[in-house]
Amino acid sequence: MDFRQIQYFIAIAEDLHFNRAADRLQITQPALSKQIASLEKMLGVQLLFRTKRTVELTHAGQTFLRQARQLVHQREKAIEITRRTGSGDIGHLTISFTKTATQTVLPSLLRQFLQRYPKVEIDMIELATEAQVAALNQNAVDLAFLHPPIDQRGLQVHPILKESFVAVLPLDHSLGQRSAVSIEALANEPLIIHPRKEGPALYDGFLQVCQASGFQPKIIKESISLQTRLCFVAAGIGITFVSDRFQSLVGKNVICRPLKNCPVFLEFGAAWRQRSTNPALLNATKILDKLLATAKL
Amino acid sequence: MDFRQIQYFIAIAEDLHFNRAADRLQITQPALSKQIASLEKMLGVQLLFRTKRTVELTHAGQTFLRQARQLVHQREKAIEITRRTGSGDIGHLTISFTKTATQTVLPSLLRQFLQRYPKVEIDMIELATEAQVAALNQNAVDLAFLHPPIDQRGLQVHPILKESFVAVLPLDHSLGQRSAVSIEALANEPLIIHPRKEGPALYDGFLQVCQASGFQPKIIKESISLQTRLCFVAAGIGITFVSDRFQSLVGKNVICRPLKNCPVFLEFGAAWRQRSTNPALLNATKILDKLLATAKL
DNA sequence: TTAGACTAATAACCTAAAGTTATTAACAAA
DNA sequence: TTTGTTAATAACTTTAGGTTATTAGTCTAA
Repeated sequence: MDFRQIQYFIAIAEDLHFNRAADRLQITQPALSKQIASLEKMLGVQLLFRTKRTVELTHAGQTFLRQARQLVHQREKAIEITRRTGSGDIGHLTISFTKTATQTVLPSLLRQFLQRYPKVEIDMIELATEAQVAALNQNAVDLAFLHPPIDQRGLQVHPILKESFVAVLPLDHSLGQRSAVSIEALANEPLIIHPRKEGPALYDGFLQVCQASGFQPKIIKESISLQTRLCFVAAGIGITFVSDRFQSLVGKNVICRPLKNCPVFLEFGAAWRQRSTNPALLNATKILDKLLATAKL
Repeated sequence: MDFRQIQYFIAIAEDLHFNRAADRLQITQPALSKQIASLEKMLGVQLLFRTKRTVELTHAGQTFLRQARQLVHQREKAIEITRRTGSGDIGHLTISFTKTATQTVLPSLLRQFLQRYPKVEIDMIELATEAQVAALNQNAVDLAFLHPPIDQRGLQVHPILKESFVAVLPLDHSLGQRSAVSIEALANEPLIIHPRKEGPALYDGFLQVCQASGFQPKIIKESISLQTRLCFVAAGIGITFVSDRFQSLVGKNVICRPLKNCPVFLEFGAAWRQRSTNPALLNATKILDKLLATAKL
């Protein structure tokens, strides 16, 4: 029993006339007769009661007609759903991000994506960079917003931002009198910094810069929270760092000074599996490209 | 997209290997490749992601797999339901009956039918004989229990019972002294009988018998209820008639006497459309035949 | 690095299923 | 009875599906 026989049967059940139904199906009457006969044989049930002049449905025929219509309807639905999944019109998209991502392109991306593809279900997961890379490779995440450098094997990475850092000093700190702070000047200063596990690349990069300048930095405190670090600075306990773009958020009871000779940057980018077959991802990256091309972040 | 392609796709989605899937389907690998390619072309969507060494499902492929399995399942259900309807295992049976039918074969028939075909839905309708004939012809009723003679065109009629009548007299009635009552003796008796519209054949038959004997019967009351008629008789108001089989139900305050020379009978039978295609009806009539053959009613 | 095994696609050919034409048998209406 | 209608059947043609043989990558192991 294939869809050909099903459609032929529906046609004849509607017309109750082999010649008319055959016409409508664009085949000849004997072809239709044969197909219906073989359908009945396969089912082992008479579907049509025929005389030489008339055709009517048997009870089994009426039952089969209902089933046949359902099958045709479900086939159409299957085609529709598959096509829409293929085009990314419907489906599922899992996005991971670090805290800082919420400050940049992610809100605009989400807004535009949801407007264009309202039927795609989106899951958002906040994860550290390393965990995001693992999730991408396990196919648990489609699109990640994270801090390179990362192990790029099998992944596509789009850089979004590259930020340098400024030093955040207590108001009365002597280094505040200069327009910029050199790395060497930090040699004996107590430092409050972002924990290593939340960004090893950045942490290790900074350590290297200090060692190149001939000293081991005096790290007295680690905290992931900018607010916490600023409190310590305001209390005169030490110096911290903040990326360019957050300079405006530090408040009035500390001061910022650019760092001289400090080639350490906070990179920010989007990443996804090169081999991903999620059409929704493709659509999301297209929107992301457009956003990055127009808006300068 | 026909079921062949659907089944091929399910096989390869399970194996993720063209050669193995082809083996399992008892076809060769190129045939499978071609069918899947044509399925993808028809859908306009890639279902499988292939390298020269591996095969995996795309998102659209996963979606289509779910739909494909549903379609296969629904096809099996359609075949099953149609076959069972064809065999009368499931379906619908509408039975009409007169009041008297409840006294005879109908209860046994119902019991046996429901035991054997518990999934067939049964509708019972109480109707007068004439209404039953009309309902049969309109295909509103499958099986009718009624009182012949009827217009048999297009119908199959099985006689079940043929009952003669006895006269029911007040205890002190003079006719009660004889062992049987002749028709002529009723010439001047007040009679209480079953209404014409509830059984015209019987009513008209009785009138004819009277006229043949040279008199017009004196009908003083008509009532469909045996109980009502018996009350009138017990009160000495007139004479009524009851069929053989109900003789035992008349009670002690009236007496019964056989009728001489009265060729009027209450027939009882089952009828159905000759051309009916309801398999449940066929099963019911088979059980009915068996009942009538064994139990003498 | 290279040889061999493995795998899916392709091309050319073959077979079986579906369709066509012509005809028949049964029935209904004129 | 004649004529028109209708579904089935038979003989055939076409087409879709299947087969064999081969190719082009890719991975594994020597």
